[in-house]
Amino acid sequence: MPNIIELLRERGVQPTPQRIAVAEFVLTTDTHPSADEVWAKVRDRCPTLSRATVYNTLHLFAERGLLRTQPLREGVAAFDPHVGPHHHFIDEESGEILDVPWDAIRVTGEEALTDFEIRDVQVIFRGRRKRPE
Amino acid sequence: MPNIIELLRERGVQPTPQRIAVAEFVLTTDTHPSADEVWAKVRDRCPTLSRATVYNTLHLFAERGLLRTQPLREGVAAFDPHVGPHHHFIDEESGEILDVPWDAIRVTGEEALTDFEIRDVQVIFRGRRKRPE
DNA sequence: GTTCGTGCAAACGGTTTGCAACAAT
DNA sequence: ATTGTTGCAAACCGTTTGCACGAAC
Repeated sequence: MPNIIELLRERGVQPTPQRIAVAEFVLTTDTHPSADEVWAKVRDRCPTLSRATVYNTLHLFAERGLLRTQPLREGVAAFDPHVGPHHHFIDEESGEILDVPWDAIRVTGEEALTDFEIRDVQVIFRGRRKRPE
Repeated sequence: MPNIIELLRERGVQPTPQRIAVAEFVLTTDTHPSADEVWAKVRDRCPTLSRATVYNTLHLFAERGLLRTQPLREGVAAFDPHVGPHHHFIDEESGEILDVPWDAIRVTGEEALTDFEIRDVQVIFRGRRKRPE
């Protein structure tokens, strides 16, 4: 476990007590906490910590490459009439979601996930859609 | 394009005017609309339609297999200290998000997506985690 | 004194819930 | 009469914003 304070400094983040407390939890956890879970956990040790500071800190960390924010939780839904299995491409500029045909992509190695009973597999590509020039 | 009313009946959904209007849009679109986008679109033809009815209808359609709700939009974030590329398994019972090592899975066929400049690939598995018995 | 970080409260956007009116059976 | 559907409003939850206080340089 590297020194958290050093780690923050390396990324140009001033190591305030609040940020250290957040970092100690969020950068070492195996879970994928929500902002509120981070707040709840860290408040034990830093009771004055506000939600705003948690959000500020998490966004700062993400910006500096210390963590990634993943839209993996339910909350804001996209409704898709295409019921069969298929994949998705998300245009990071426009936010557009496009279907990628199931047959175009092959995913191998699932057998290794012996602890899991897999009911759905989906590949999510992110990037830019090439515009016709 | 099959008859929408028949389609609803087949799935045991009473074809009310509101549901038909929602279905005509959401079951035939190529986009992946949010609930609000559905509401905005369908209100043109059915101005008394309320948001609640849209949500009710979309959930009902999802329950009956007419569409799928995909958590692909930003909104509720999970923060992940694992910055490098990797995949995820989501336990549908507990909601737990687990890391799947990058090297365990191989995705092939991306070359076919010539229209896209892919910056990130991620496989999302959903299912049940096998509990030790 | 200027910049940066924090905390509070309010606002915001998407979603859910409770309830009364209505339609269908 | 019972059930199912709708519409409105309020509540709710996660997130964002505005602002004032305080700390650090």
